[in-house]
Amino acid sequence: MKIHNTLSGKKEEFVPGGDEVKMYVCGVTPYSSCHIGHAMSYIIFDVVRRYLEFRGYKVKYVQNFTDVDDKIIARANNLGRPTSEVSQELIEEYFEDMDRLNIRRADVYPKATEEIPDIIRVVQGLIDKGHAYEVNGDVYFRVRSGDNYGKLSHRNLDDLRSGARVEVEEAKDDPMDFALWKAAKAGEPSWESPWGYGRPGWHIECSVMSLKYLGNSLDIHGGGQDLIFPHHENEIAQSEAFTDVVPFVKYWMHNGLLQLEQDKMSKSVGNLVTVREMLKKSSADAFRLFAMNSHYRNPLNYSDEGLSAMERAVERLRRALQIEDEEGNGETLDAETYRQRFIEAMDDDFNTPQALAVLFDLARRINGAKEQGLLVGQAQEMLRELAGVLGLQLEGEVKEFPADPFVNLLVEVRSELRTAKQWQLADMVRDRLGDLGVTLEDTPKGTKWQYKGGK
RNA sequence: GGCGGCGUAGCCAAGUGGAUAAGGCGGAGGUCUGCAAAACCUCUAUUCGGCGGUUCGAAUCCGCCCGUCGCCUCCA
Repeated sequence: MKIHNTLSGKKEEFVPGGDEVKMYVCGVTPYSSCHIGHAMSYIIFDVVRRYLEFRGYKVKYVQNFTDVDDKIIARANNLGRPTSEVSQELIEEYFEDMDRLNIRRADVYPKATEEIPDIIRVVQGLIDKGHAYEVNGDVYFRVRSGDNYGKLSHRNLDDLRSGARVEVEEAKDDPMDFALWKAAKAGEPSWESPWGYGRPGWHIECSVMSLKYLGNSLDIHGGGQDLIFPHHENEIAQSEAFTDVVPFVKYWMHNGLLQLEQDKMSKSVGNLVTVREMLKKSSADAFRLFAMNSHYRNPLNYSDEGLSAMERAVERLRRALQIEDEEGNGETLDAETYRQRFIEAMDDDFNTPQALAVLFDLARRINGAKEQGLLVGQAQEMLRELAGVLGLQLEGEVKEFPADPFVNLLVEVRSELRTAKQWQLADMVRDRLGDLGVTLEDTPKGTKWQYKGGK
């Protein structure tokens, strides 16, 4: 299979370094609720992981929480509460949101605040090797200590410097040098270190946690395109400087950003839709379909209309799974070619739009075969399996609602009306139930009903 | 200013050198149905932002232009 590597800018044949695929995805900084841009990114990497496993790889998946940072501190101060409490609450919310989106949990979720001794050890190591230096309790990484800085984002230090809007701090050797460790200011959480009390800088925690939980060379490191620079560039610089192992990461994967009304959705800009808001209106399957319907490297524009179109599309797949085989039918529908096409699509840098096209083709084939009297149970199993690789659940109703017996009663009465050919009354019942969000379908086996959009 | 994307039907969106340009939503017609719904069948881009060029052949490669977005500052 092929994966597009940001480092080379090309699709490359995927060859993991060992038996186990080592995969690290940058997690969130928990200072506010997750928005649907996060959801999209984590859905994409969830699919990457599920697909790798489907193809027989064993995957170790690590995702961090950067639970100490300026914004968390600001937020906690606003609320008059400890930072640890605020971040912990948001982490719990994160898990709830991701669970609802059917995103499988990572194997390890390290937190920056729980890795301080290792962070200090790595920072000290970088100082010892001459890649970092301390100034008044701050420690900076020296970007010019290697000659590879900029290789991921494909820019060079001189270009950066000329156009940079970075405030020049006199203390730094080079304006692009970045903080590994920040000296404590009043009212901030801090930890004791060889350079006095302080806290880790933004990038170092990811390097330390990935090195610790996955080793010196990872197979896949993922995140949004907005992390390419400076975050991932800095991770490479400090990790490779510390371990002398190159490459730190074999395949860098970056997803395009979700946009809202033509602008990037961003916490700091405030133009965002939270996962919770979105899930009030849509099912997890519809959102997953929405996210996977465009290629992961392209930006995607969010719209309510787009999402509700996906709701109807999900329904199409769901229905193909709901039909049942009858006794005494003819041959069995062979769906093997669809499986092959699915694999072909996904092997090509996770081409989910094409993989979805295969699922829709298969759904149509199942429906058509059913009308021809073929047995479709096996094909349905395959559809369910392949959809599952994309994290789609396609479940019909499971839960019982208090209104169910009343709906059943109305449907029963309507059936009597139909038997008596009281079409007007029967249609009125159907229309009024429709207004209330219940759709009826008359089939040869009786009337079926369901709540619109599932439950 | 520097770097990198993107521009394909009413909308969303694959395809990135060769034979009919995926799929979804929407729309039109038909089959089925008491009528619907669902499902199935048919149709819905002679053409891929514009102009040049390379090639036997380009949506696909190259150049220029137009539009648009991101990164260069915290960000999935």
